[in-house]
Amino acid sequence: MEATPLDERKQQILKAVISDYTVTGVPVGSQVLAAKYFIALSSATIRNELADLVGTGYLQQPHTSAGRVPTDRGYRYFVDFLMDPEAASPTVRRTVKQAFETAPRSVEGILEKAAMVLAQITENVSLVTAPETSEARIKHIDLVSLESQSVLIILVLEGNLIKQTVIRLDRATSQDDLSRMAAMLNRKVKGQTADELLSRLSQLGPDRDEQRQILERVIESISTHQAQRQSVVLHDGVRNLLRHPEFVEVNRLEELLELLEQGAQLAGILQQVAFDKDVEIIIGRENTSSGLRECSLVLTTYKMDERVRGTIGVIGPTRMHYGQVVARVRLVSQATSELLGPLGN
Amino acid sequence: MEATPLDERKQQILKAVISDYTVTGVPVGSQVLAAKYFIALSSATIRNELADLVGTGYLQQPHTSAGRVPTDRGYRYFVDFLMDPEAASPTVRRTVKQAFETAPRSVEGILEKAAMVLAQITENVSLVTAPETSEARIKHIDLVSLESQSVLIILVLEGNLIKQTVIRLDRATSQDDLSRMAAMLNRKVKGQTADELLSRLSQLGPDRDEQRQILERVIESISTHQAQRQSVVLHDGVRNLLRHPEFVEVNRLEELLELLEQGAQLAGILQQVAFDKDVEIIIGRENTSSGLRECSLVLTTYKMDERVRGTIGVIGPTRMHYGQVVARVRLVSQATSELLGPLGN
DNA sequence: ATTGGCAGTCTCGATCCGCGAGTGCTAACT
DNA sequence: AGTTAGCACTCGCGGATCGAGACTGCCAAT
Repeated sequence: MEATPLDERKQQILKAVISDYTVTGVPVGSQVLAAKYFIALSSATIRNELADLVGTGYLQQPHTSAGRVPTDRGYRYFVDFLMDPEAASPTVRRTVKQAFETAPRSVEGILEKAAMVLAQITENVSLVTAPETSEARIKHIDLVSLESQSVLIILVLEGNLIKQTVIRLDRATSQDDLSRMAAMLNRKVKGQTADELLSRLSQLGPDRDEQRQILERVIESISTHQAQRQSVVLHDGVRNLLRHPEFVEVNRLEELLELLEQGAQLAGILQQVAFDKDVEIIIGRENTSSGLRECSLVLTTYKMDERVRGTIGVIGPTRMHYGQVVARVRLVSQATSELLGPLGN
Repeated sequence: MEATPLDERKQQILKAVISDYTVTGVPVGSQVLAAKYFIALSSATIRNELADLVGTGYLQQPHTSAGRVPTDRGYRYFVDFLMDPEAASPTVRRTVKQAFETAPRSVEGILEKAAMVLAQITENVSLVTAPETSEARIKHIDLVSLESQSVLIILVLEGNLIKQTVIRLDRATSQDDLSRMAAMLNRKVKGQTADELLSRLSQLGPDRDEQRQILERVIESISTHQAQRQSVVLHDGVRNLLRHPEFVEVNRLEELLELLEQGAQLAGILQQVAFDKDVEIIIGRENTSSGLRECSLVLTTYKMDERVRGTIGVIGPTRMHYGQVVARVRLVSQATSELLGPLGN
């Protein structure tokens, strides 16, 4: 099972097997391959090659006397070396464009729309993480007096991302005082990131106790990844999975749904997507989660500007049309980034 | 099929059939009934009664020589007249309490937690609508300058519910001017509802054009039900459905998922839940949506105070333990209301 | 009105069988 | 040495068959 380099013909055969299997979902045999893809060769020759590919672990057969099916390793080789680059069709581009036209001009709205349209055009489950805000610049702070000593802190970040948190002060403070304090804070913190704020916190004199309390809470609020909602990962399109024959057995679906609905574990996986790479593909058992044993992830990132970013992608059966999905994930990621960009100012 | 009043014994038999079927999921026959529930009677007698109940439409048999299964009509009679009131068990109460202890102190966070725990304790899909805010009082307004003539309006309503919207003014306005305007607006609108605001809008002189623009947008923002997110209905626990044998056929699930994931149609149904009634139950084909043909809804409302309310409930197979589900929906609704209450001040 | 008895109905699961698809091997061929 | 035709063999799948079991409806007796 060592890294066997494949000669040209074996590559072509592997590619043909994956193409065919992706479409039909049925193990593909030597005769079909000879007829559809390799007219110059006989089925016997192909049989020999197939046997080799099984031996080196790129293909497997469900049982003796059945056709061949790609293994995770086969898919990996395919996406790394064999896959033809595809471009999103005009129809798909139009779908995406139209979807975003009706999106509300808020970060949450746009991300939700992105999840929706990505699920639609890939016919899989889409995943979108909330943007990472620890390096986002603060645009505005407001303080609202609640009952007695409670204060509602409202924070506007780049991209009009709003965070709120409630703080309890040591003494009662009127709304007028709070407004004054907010005005002062605004002058001080505007345009800073949470990190910058943290380093400047120590410069405050000990007499500014309330300001310090508030700022500490502000930093905390930015750093905790979750916004006002608990779920860190948006998803859409679970209904699409039901159309794939690999999910007729419900127990597979159940594990997957659990993963999606609690989100925490998934968030961990998505966070590890490298920001520098283009599109990252994780196939089958390459996933650590057992629920994703028979699934693949196609992930990339979106940006709001250089400092605020998140992950976007899809999750589907390992038997998916990788070329197409990659193109479409990339398309939606770009469109999302473009749309989020101007919100920043 | 006219409204036949059922005599005492028929009622008891209907009740027994539903009890048994709810637990086993298997059509229940006369012998089982005689042995488990009516030791004084022979199976032959029960057979006669069963035949009557089929004739009047409360029961049906999947095929000749099978046991009986409740019809929608049977369930309806059961929940209206026969169902024993149940109380949530201490274990369940504790689960709910503990879940809410870790909830963030924001409306969204609490509602999400409510959906989560309700799904968990009912082992069905939970539904929670965002609170209806058209009659909520305004607590605070803030205006933030974006690029050139764009202004971000931030609105804090009762319960620290935050709404945001972007407006474009006729002329560029500095943040200082906006802050002054915000202070003035705060004095004017604090404690008012959108409706009250609307009626007072006409009193503004024509010279206050900008204020008018802003206030119009404020009203609109409050009235549109959706907050910053598109989905009006939260849901959780789809994974629970897969455990029910009625959903092993995936196509049923697909219709249901579609309904859940687009939400609009569902929102319509949930909005019609009467606020004065206690718990509303909608059974099988009583639903207008075809996707809910084999599902029941158990719904009630929650309140933040007298003016802000939403719907909360579950959706599951018609074969569910209604008594228990009703008790648990009621429990979570009450707990949610209690938790949301103090947020208001 | 209730009940025991009984014949009849229908589903469900197990078993069996034959078809067809596909393979691996061998021997011949280029 | 690589390729190919031929062939025997394997195995899954779908359909047909069948018997067991679960219930029923009906009838006659209580």
